[in-house]
Amino acid sequence: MTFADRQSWKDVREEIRSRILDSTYRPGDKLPRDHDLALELKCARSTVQRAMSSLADAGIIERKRKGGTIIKLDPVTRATINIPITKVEIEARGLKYRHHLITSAVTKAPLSISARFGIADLNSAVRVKALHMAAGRPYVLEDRWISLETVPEFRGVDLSNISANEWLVRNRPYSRCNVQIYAELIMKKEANLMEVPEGSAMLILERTTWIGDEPITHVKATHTVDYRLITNG
Amino acid sequence: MTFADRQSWKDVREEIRSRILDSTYRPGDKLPRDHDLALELKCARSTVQRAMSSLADAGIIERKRKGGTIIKLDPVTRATINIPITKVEIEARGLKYRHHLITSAVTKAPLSISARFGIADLNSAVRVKALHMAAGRPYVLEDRWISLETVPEFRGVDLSNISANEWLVRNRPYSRCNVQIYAELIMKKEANLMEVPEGSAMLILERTTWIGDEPITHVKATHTVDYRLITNG
DNA sequence: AAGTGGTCTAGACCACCTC
DNA sequence: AGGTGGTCTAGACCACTTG
Repeated sequence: MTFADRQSWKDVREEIRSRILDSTYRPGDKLPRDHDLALELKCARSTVQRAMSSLADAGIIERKRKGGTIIKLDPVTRATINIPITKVEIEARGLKYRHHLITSAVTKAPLSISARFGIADLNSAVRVKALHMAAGRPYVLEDRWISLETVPEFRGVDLSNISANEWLVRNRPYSRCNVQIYAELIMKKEANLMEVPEGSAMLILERTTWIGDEPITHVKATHTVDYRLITNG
Repeated sequence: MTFADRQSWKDVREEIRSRILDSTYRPGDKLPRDHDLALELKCARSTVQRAMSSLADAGIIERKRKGGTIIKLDPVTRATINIPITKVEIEARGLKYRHHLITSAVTKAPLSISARFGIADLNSAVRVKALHMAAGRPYVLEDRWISLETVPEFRGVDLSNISANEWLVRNRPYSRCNVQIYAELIMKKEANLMEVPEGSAMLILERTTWIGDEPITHVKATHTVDYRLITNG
């Protein structure tokens, strides 16, 4: 096989990957050092390094200083999910977005919510329940807690004009985010709001965000019955 | 603020991120060119470039040649999920893993499966139904199709010793993967296998993999009732 | 046409880990 | 102690996009 004078690191990655795919290198095998691969493929070592670190990120190989690079025996499938702002998601599908505020109240957060934030007590928070509608039909039901200790100015926000999510995203960037995904049977009250039969299986996404170690918001989002999260990887 | 002689690209990324967090740069703003930031932070332009491309990957900024770098108005939350081999996942939790083959048959794939692979017809495939047990209890129920046209040697695999997933992962690396996540009510037959009440809400992960454009396998994995996918990002 | 990001090269030094 | 990957620098050229 021959190579152009100038190699892109993606070419190098695909070359290494194809050697894994055609079993030139097998799970458990040790790969040549970056330096030698660079000589063979006629490129700079940093180009090989970039290709290798991309494969390591993907969970296909494992690299150790001095130990070298080996093909993982138990590769992990990594998939990235994109969670857009609900309004943007709906409008990107060409549907009309509407936001309906159900309740909004200042209160102390229960232990379960404080625990999610990893703190002992959250004494001052806003709890917002809201419904996001797509083309007049319920799309996402959200149950959200916003820390007034971290975001005191949220007290004055008029949620009839802008959703809590949108306001937060535009005004309070977060530095850390945790997502949990699970399935849950819907109860009668929520079923009525979502206009689905009681006992339907719903996909739930819970997101918690912090700035540094300070809690910003925790939201439980209940999605329409036929909602699918789709990823590429 | 002062900086060390030698900056790591992560330091640079955190510096830029902190300027976003403290509103030095606001959503919609244009950031300085890489060259100027490099001068200001006393590092090479490639270091700034690396920091910037990391932020762009995270969905926080948007970069365009000639157009420059701007802070996104609608940042996307990106979370990465790790999907390990079920056996590895169970054993990592300190539980005993067992694999139970339910059925295995050579057949033609239905249109719905062929469509998932993006091909017209898959005439020769193996359909495997199997149960993965953790500490003697059902953990994942899988319904899998393996293309014999792409992986003919799968015909001879003894699935009483090794799960289809494990065999594939160790023998047939894929080059492309698609994941779909949704919630579904469980039917009577599957409920009996999973030892849960009929009509429970189950989290479903569907994975499809290809090598190049050739289909390898499609699997629908039904997880235990209380299963949660947890991500970091 | 010109300005911006994207990436390669060559060399250097460092950090971590086996050996 | 030495070998390996990790990453920075400085410079160059390229590719894309806008003015």
